[in-house]
Amino acid sequence: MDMKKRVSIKDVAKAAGVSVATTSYALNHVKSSRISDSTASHVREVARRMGYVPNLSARTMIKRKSQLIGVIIPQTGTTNEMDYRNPFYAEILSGIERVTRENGYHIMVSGTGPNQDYSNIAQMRQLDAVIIIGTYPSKFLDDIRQTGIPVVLVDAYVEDDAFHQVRTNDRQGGYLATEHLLELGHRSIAFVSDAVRFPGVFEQRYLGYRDALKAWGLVPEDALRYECNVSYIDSLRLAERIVREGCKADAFFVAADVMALGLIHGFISSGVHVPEDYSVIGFDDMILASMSMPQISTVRQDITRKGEVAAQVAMDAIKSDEKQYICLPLTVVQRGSTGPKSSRKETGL
Amino acid sequence: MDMKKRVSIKDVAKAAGVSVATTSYALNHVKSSRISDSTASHVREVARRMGYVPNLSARTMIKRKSQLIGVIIPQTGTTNEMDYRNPFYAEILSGIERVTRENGYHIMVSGTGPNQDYSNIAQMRQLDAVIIIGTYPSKFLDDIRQTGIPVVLVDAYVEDDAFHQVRTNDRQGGYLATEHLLELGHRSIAFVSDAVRFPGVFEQRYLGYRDALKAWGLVPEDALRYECNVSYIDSLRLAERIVREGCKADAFFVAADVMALGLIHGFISSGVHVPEDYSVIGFDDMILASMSMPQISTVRQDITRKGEVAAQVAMDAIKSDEKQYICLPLTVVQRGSTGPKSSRKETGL
DNA sequence: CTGTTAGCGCTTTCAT
DNA sequence: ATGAAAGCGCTAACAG
Repeated sequence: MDMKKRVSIKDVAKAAGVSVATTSYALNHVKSSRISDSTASHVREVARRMGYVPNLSARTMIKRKSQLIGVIIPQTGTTNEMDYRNPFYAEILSGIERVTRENGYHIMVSGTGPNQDYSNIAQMRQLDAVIIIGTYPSKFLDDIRQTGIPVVLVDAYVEDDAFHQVRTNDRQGGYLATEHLLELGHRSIAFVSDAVRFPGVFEQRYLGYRDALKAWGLVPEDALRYECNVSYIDSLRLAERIVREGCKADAFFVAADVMALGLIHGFISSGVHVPEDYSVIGFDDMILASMSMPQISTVRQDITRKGEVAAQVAMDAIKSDEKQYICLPLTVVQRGSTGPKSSRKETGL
Repeated sequence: MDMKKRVSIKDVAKAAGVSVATTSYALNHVKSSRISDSTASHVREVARRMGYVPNLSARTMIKRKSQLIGVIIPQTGTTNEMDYRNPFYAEILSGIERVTRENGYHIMVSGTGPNQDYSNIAQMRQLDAVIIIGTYPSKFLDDIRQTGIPVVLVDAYVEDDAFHQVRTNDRQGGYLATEHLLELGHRSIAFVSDAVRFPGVFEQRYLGYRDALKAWGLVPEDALRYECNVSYIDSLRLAERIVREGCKADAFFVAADVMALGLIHGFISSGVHVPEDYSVIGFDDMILASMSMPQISTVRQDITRKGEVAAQVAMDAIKSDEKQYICLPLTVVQRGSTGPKSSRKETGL
């Protein structure tokens, strides 16, 4: 609570008996303008003793670089919160934070609805780069592009070489998941996802699903396509409905792990066995996929890694204009929720 | 990519034909120095047309206020990441972000090991307040206290009225959980948690557990106390061991939902029924508590709310020195993992 | 009601 | 090898 004014570079200079310029050089280890080693270390020692802490705002003003990276996480329109809670975001944030920190940056995270104009914020704060997670309306992206600040899009499906992009090959993921089911002998495979309205990961996963079906000479049927909110409970209800109303599918490709979990529980509580009666494969390999019984077979993406890569791309983008477009690998991990097609259903369960 | 220099307040002033002071006043709606409404709106119009965006660094320098709140999230020493991924943090962040944003602030989030000195960062960035989640060594807290920046501690158990604090009454929560089990007729109740080494939520929950036992005339037994990492898989292994080696308990109070989930699955896969053979109650009411079968009875804390409150306290702290110490309510929510003591075990399962 | 001016703390030519 | 000085963009006295 002492009103001790913070020590500035001027104070250090005076105490060290040199000019502020020299002090600045010494403190920043500027070697081009070679100060004598003795003065340099003397100045640094004095600064240390005085508890000098540089003022980043001042530096930012001159250098026009804030060492701050903006991170945008989607929000639901309703609560202004919910999406934020998705463990997916915590995980990707984790990766972003570590890599940026190790590079001397900090992250400013905002949950932003598509309507707000983030571009202002980005400019006011002189953000060095912005990492945007998820899909946004083009107006939103246009605004921020105008700022000239490097932007890294994560999991977006937009055609615009003004942006760097990091994502996974969701279409291939959809293919792999479906293929896994096919190889287990299933031929009637349902697809479950959010209402696929606009370009995004779900659409891609659906396309991959169709690709696989066609590659195996099968025809995608609309009757085998289910839509449902990305929510545990809604998926559970869906499963109950499916059991109640009957379904010719013998396997389900569910485009998100949370939904897969709900579906599985819905089946089980309706007396249907997984994977004996229905095989279910999810997508993402969220932590919860291995915390259920049975554990969920899924298409694994390394989410933390995605964050790390996005951060690295941002770091690069600050130094170079060259746009990067990175696609991360995806692999099927087989666990307990998928199994070979059994004859059980045929024989009249 | 046009090298159009950003328009500054000086540019606006010139274009509007007034001084920078007037411009500043107009733009900031300063009413004390009453400018004519006509000039004011004229200036604002010009600024808008020119696409003027204020520079926060400049403002920060003068006002010594950055409109930035630091948020510190714990990290494991090993990966420098893991704790960050805990859904708990995503949820609390969600709350913090929303209310800070609504108050015109932004958050800078860092995952910080106890050894790093965050106080420097806080000073360099002129953070207006810092929200610290979890328990940290006192050296860490001392450093940051020195800065004079308002600090809000969340879920910390430290005696220091230099800090604002937000937490739940974990001891009472421990009491409630145990009481719930007692009321169901259980008398031999085990306590499972992390190794309780130092002051923190787990210790408090344990104390609450003892309180309840004593209140019911029972004696806490060391044999009924289990320690285990806060991890799904480790808890699952623990359950298997418990079943293998036998255990006289008929109910378990587990100090975290993730562990409760692991324990339950471990029991089930060992052929032991929950809640018929063992009742299990968790703590936190994480989303996963209602996404399991059976759903987990637990002690609910509203985590998002905790974040919101912490943020509000931070907002207040910026304006007033008066320290706040807030304790959020806790309630037992009974779900499927706890039930009345059955005679099943007695009769020799 | 509006303009002049002195910085905030720091970096960076340009001299010396 | 070091110093003087000119700002970066903005706010806040202080004058008028």
